[in-house]
Amino acid sequence: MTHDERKLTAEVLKAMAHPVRLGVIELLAGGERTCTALYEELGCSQSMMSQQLKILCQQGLVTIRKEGTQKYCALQNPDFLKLFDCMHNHLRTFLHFTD
Amino acid sequence: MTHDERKLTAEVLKAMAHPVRLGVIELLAGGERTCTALYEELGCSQSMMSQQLKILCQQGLVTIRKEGTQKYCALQNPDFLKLFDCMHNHLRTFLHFTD
DNA sequence: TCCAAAGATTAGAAGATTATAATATTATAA
DNA sequence: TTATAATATTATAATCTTCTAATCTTTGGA
Repeated sequence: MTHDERKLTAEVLKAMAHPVRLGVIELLAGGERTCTALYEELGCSQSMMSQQLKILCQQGLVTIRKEGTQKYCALQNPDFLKLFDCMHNHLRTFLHFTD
Repeated sequence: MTHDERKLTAEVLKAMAHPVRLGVIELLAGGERTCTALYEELGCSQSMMSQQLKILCQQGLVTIRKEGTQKYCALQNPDFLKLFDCMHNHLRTFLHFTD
């Protein structure tokens, strides 16, 4: 990786590194949802969700399509889902996390 | 993932989300190195490297073994290396990055 | 014993992120 | 055309992060 590539990669990782944003990615793994569905399921404010979705879109992780007064969010790169398994193992193996 | 798990996962991702820290992970993919070798190869200060290594160790990404006056760093969980490919694709496909 | 090399720690300024509250926009239905 | 539901924006205080510079600590060799 070049230096520039590391800088951009750091930005993408930062975009994932937040409980709400991880929650969004996980929910979208199960298919499209509206913004409202996302903040209701994750228990955060509308404003918070809107701000977090912006960050996810900017880093190419989520796309949004408009339909009437609603917006449907979807995962843009489902490849990142494999990270969740990896993390699950990491937490248990190296950080001794147990539910 | 539970809420707690998402919080811990966010911490691990944050620990990776920095150009120097990504550089360390990448270099260690090629095998053990001393702290000095790392900061020389990545062109940062000794103090910076020491601080960044601490973060990587705290999140279980790197381990350090002592040998005399030196310390050898190694990757603790090489599983994360697959992220680099994933990122490489992501930057090109979704963020239109070209060297 | 004393020095030098390797690494850790601390402090602090500058900048970035988070979360909340308040307000603005937009599109449809009545 | 107005009210309302859905989403975006802006502002702000509080909290983290980053980076630099200066100062420890530890270990092995002269």
